[in-house]
Order: sequence, then C-alpha cells, then structure tokens
Amino acid sequence: MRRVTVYDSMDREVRAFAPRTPPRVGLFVCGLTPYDEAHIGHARTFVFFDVVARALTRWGYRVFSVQNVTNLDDKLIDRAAESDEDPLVLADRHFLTWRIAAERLGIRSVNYYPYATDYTPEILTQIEALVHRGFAYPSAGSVYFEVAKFPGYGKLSGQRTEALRPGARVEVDPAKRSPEDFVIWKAATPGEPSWESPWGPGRPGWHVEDTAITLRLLGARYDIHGAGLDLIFPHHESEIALAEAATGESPLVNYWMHAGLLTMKGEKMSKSLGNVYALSTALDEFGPMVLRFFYLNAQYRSPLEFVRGKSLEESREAYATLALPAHRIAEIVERDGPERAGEPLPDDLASEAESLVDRLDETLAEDFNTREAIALLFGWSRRLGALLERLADYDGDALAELGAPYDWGREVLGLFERVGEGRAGAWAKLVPVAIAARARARARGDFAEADRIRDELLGAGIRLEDHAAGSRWSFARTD
RNA sequence: GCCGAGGUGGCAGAAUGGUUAAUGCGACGGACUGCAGAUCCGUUUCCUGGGGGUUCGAUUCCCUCCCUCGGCUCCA
Repeated sequence: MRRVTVYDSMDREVRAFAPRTPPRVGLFVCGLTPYDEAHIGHARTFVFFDVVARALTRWGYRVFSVQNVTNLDDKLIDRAAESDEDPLVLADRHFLTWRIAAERLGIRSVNYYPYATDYTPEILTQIEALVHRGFAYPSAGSVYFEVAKFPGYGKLSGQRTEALRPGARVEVDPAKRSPEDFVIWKAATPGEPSWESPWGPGRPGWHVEDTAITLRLLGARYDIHGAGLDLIFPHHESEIALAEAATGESPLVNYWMHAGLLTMKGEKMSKSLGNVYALSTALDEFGPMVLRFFYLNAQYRSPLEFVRGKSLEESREAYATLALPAHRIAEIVERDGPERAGEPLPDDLASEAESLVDRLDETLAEDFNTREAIALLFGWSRRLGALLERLADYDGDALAELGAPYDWGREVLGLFERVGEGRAGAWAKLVPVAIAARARARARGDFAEADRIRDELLGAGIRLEDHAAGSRWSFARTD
C-alpha cells in the first residue's frame, strides 16, 4: 500500500494516513437532504470523495463507502406541505434524480446510501444510551443533548459554546435547559411522519441520524468522515459529541476531510442565496467530463469560484486539449484492436510514460492533489500533441503504453470516459458516407456543397474537422 | 462579536525556505487550410493584500493590520 497523506481538519495539518484495520478503510460522507434538485456545488464534494475512494482502492485499500440520505427533516416537511405531498415521497423523488445525475457524473464508488428513517431503531437505541448515561434529557416530548455534559464539545470547530450567540438565527427553544443544547428526538407534530418512542411519537433530529448509521455500519470508530466544510459546525461537532458520549470510545473519526465550497461572486452557492446552477442543467450543457474536470482542476480544500458563462466554457476548452490524445489513442485501438501492427514505441517515450504514472500516484497521494495530477497530464498531452498524426504508426503495445497515463486518469479521476459512445453506432456508418461525398465535392472545387454537408452534419450534432489524413468527426456535444 | 478558511498574472488556479513562481483559459504572432475548425510552434519580461520580524535568502515560518468568504443550531 502506498504512503498517503491526508489533511485532517481536526488537527489542522497534513498527516500520514493509517487506517485502523488496513487494508480496510471506512469512509462516511454526509449526503444530501433531497428537498430540492442538487446544484453544482453539491456535486463538487461528492465528485471529490469519489476520487478519494477510487484512489485508495487503486493503492490497495479496501474502501467501504457510505453516504447517508437525510430523507426527513424540517425542510423536507415544509417543502412537502407546499405541494401537499408526503415528505418521504418527495425525498425519494429528489434522491432518485440525484442518483441519476451522480451516475452520469461517474460517481460509482459509494457502496451504500442508507436512508435515515430506515435506522430509527438504531437511533432510538443511541438516544436511550445517551439518556441513560446522563448526556441527554427528555423535555416536552422531545429529547435534547446536553452540551455542557460533554467537555470535548468544540474540539473540531474551535467553537466555545459560551461564545455562541444564542438565538442569533433561530429562536431559542424554551424546552431546552441551555440554549446550546440540541434536539436529538423531536416530538411529533400532527400530520407529520412519526415513530413511537419511550418519549412519545416523534422523529429523529439531524445529527443523531448520522451517528446511528455510522455506529451500525462503520463501528464506534472509523477512518474518514467527509463533507463540505459548511457542515463542521454544528453538525460534525455534534456528531462527535453524540457518538463519543454514547459509546464511550474516542475518537469517533481518525481523519476529518472537508471540501471547500463552490462560490459564485465569492459567495457560497446555495438555495437560500438563490445563486444556484442546477446540476442537471450543467450536465446537459457541458457533459459530465467537463464538470469533473472543473472540480478536480482545483485543490479540494480551496474555495472554487464558478462564473456563469465562463468557468465551464473554459473547462470545456481545457479538457478538450487534455483529452484529445487520449481519445485519439482509444479510437485507433477501437478500430484496429489491441494487437494492431505498427512500430514499437521508442524507449524514451516508454519510460517517460511509465514514470509519469508513478509521479501521478505520488502526487495524488499527497492529500489528493488532483490539480497537480492534472497539470502533469497536461504535460503528457502536450508531448503527445506534437506527434498526434504519428500515433497511427505505432503498434498496439506502444499505444497501450502511451495511453497508460490516461488510463490512470480514467481509473482515478474518472476523466477520459467517452460518454458519447453509446450513440456512436448509429452514426458510424452514415458519417463516413457523408465525408466521402464531401471529399468529392472539395476535390472538384464545389466548396458550397462541401460547406453545406458540414453544416448539415453539425445541425445533427456531428462536427467535422479536416486534417491532412482526411476528415475526422466527433459529437458536437457529448453527454 | 466569537470560531474557521482564504487573499498569487487579464481570468481560473497550483507549488515551494533558494536558479527564469506550475498548469490551463484568454490574447498576440507564425505554420497548416479553399474557408472554418482543430492541431503544432513561439510570445504574453513588470503577478504572491499592507506593514513589521526571523533568515545569507520569505510567496512560504512568526507577529500585526486590512479585505473577502464560511459557520454561530437549515446547508455539500
């Protein structure tokens, strides 16, 4: 297993990664509350943790990745009430939409997406333990966690509870003993989904859902907890308190990884600010590869600025440059097969390709520096760009070696997938016919007809480019 | 107010106690082309928020100030 370093938000430093029981790695990422459609800010976090799981898997770890679904909370209930719908059904619908988008994005590393409400028994068990141990108290049909009883509260966020402004944004609940206490079991309101409990009908609070799920699936202590950094306080702080108080074991998590937020004009992209760009729209307009490239083209902890009408357009150009040799190699191999005859690869290129793959692993293993890895890949694409027209001279083995860095990118970063391929079959016979007709028109000097054919194909989503070796075609938009 | 993360070229965005501070986009010039596009070659010397300090040397480490953003019981 490769030496990997990870920035831990608890210690605020980069540390060597050492899972508790190698090669196993338990990874938990806070998932969506699916009360509405996902936007491109959400996807940044999930694409990043997909890369974390892919990379660790490549390096010999066995990753078990869990992403919870908060399928019942105040927001869902409010939103459902507007449309006179069952909040659980509403959550189900939006979650499915998210899963489809995630699939398009190539997020395939998540092993399990537990629904919070499926863990009500575990949640109740944990709440009972907390009450029994004196960390939580029932009040007015709800149960609250008493923050003062857990001295470690604040160790992740640096927040001291006495410094918080009670009621700064939410009215103080009179049922609490202290304003910093938080609800872990919420007394039922008529008409809302509820479960029976020793304290009467109710539903789980937010933080306790995650700790009940991770205790069950990943144990009292596990390796990595990831999410966007807006969840550090109060959510993750409270998770630590709940889990460690309930089990008596510490620390809950060995590595806290927090992804930077996607911003627009410097501000966080969020529903409440109204500055969102829907994920499905972005996928329709730019395709998944461009989006993945955009996210991974920055260090994950930095804020990433999204400028509408610019960022993804720029990424599209850059990604096209980056991926061109990868696609060209794949096309040749696909056409002639991996055994194709040709020249062998010169030694210098072969060793360059091989050492590049080593450097890619090394670079990414330093706190998942996807940006530096992409910079290395750009270097390779520029190298191959100079011999783009010569690629077809090489034999199958040579092409495999030249393509190795891109294979790495495909495996770990999820880039270089040729997502338009599914539609290629229908066009594969027709387009060459059109190209031949156009070549004849050009040969006889009938450029009006040549342009007409090119325009007609473009209208159908096929782009033609003329090269010395003949015309080449591609999908004008991939999806 | 408190806690946290940031401030790098026209733009996005890396890195590092030390030769010309990545990479990409854009721009400009050239090659190629019927045109376009793509590609290739070249150029883009003046970019590390302000002020102190440590050091032979700081963008990097320390102090301080300014600014922006996130969180302060909804949030990826």
